[in-house]
Amino acid sequence: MSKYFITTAIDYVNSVPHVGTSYEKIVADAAARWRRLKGDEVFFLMGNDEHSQNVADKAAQLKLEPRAYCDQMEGKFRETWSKLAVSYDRFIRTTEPAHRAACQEIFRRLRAKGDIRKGLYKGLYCVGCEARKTESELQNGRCPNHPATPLKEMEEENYFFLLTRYADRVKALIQRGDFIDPPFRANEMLSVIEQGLEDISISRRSTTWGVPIPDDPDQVMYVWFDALINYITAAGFPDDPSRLARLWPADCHLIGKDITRFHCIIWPAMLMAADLEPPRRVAAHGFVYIDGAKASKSLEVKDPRIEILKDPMKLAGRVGPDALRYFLLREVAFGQDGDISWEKLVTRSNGDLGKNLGNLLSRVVSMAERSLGGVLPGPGAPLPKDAELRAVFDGLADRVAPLMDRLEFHSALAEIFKASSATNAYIDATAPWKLAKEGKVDELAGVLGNSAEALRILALLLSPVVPGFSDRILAQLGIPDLPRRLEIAREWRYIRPGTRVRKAEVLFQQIDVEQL
RNA sequence: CCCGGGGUAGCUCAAUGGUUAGAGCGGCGGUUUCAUAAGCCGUAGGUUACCGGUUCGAGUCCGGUCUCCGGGACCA
Repeated sequence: MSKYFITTAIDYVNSVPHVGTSYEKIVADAAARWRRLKGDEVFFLMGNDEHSQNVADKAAQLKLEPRAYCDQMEGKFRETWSKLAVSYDRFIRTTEPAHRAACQEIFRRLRAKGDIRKGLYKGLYCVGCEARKTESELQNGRCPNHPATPLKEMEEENYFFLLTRYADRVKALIQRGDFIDPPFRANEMLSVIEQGLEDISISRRSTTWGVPIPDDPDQVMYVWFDALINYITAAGFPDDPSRLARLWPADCHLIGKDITRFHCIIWPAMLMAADLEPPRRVAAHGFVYIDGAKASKSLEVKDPRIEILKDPMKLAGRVGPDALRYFLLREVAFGQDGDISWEKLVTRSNGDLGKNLGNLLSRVVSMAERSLGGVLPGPGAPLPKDAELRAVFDGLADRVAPLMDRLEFHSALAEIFKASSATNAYIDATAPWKLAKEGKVDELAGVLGNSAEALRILALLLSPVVPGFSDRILAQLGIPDLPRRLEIAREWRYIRPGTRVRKAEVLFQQIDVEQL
């Protein structure tokens, strides 16, 4: 049994989660559930990024103390993740005392090592991005990402982290080849390093909403410097060395492609400076677009149908969490940008979840109830077509595993649904309804038994992606307590003779396009 | 301007230099009645962006052109 520590980016709390944010958590959750299925000891971390001027401003707008505002937002985020069946083990908040302590300890270590100096920080600053902007990045004198927010002229004495000292070591880390996924992002990061890094400002005098700098009450930590540290806070740094030794380094930091630089260059350098190991891997996903427009906080929508697509709570309420999860993971290739629409959602869900998988379950359970009294009696008589079905399912788990390991859920799901189709084809070819009429009970038992085995394996392999559906399939097959373990997806005759199936509500109620 | 990745069926994408360029969805046709107006089978659809080259053989390799998308630099 091996350890698997996976993290997602912590989220700014200045707005509620949108579908793009949800995508990231769903990918991470599917990965976490997959590793649990394999038997790994999983630690799945996510949480909220509560500092930054942004948050303080937003709270002030609402006439709330920042802390009270953050408490409120925590509830909203957790509610969303719970609705989407995101099975995190720990939800961290950067305002937690333990996190402040970790940040300050890192700061002290770096300062003791001589990796921190004071310097003058000046330039145009976009509060929306919490980043300095160069003239060339501007459009009409405004930040392109936050055109409504005026830029601030800034000049203050800050603490700087001597990032440049670690350029060579970080470069070597990236060149190792398996540090960044997808690999083409590694080239981008290398070119950033090649073109010369700068030491970075890691404190702010202009705000008080942040982690205080040790021995300097006038400054707080720059929000990004603080945010990255959450990963080791949650792993027990600095007060629980044995826990830290067990969990660190993280096996996978799952992030959006826009923050690769922070995670692939700055963060490893910070860790190196603190004499900690860098993470094993950083995986950068693409963006989710809705009908071609980026799903961001600021996306303005008028069409109420688009409004639902953008809001994961509404969308999960409308189609259910499993369909939403399936759709995003099936439709978006990991690392690439994806584009979603109602048309695609309806086609995917109705086709795969309803007509293919759901209907398969329905026909198998119905026939077993009608013709076998609801009882699967055991092996039954073999038929020539059995071999074809077995050929599809033998090795299915092993074909899917490397794809799941690499977060390539879209390919893994395609492979799994091919097997579902093959099971439908097997049933057509053996025509169990005819066997029933002809009184060939042994053959009938064989066909339905094999189909149930197939469904059992499908349910197991799909469980990381659609945990709710998986449970419901197994319940209808009469094996709700089946151990959720990958090994038994490699076994064929697993369902005990005498198992009683139970028809229930359809797995996925197809979406009526007329009623959208 | 530099670096990187693309351009293949109506759509989304596959194809270690090697038979006739494949799959899903959509279209069309057939078929089944166990099942969620479900399933299954078959079929049409291609100048692989363009031009040239290497090769017995190029979607794949080389040169050039057009175009799209990332990343970065500069003009600040």
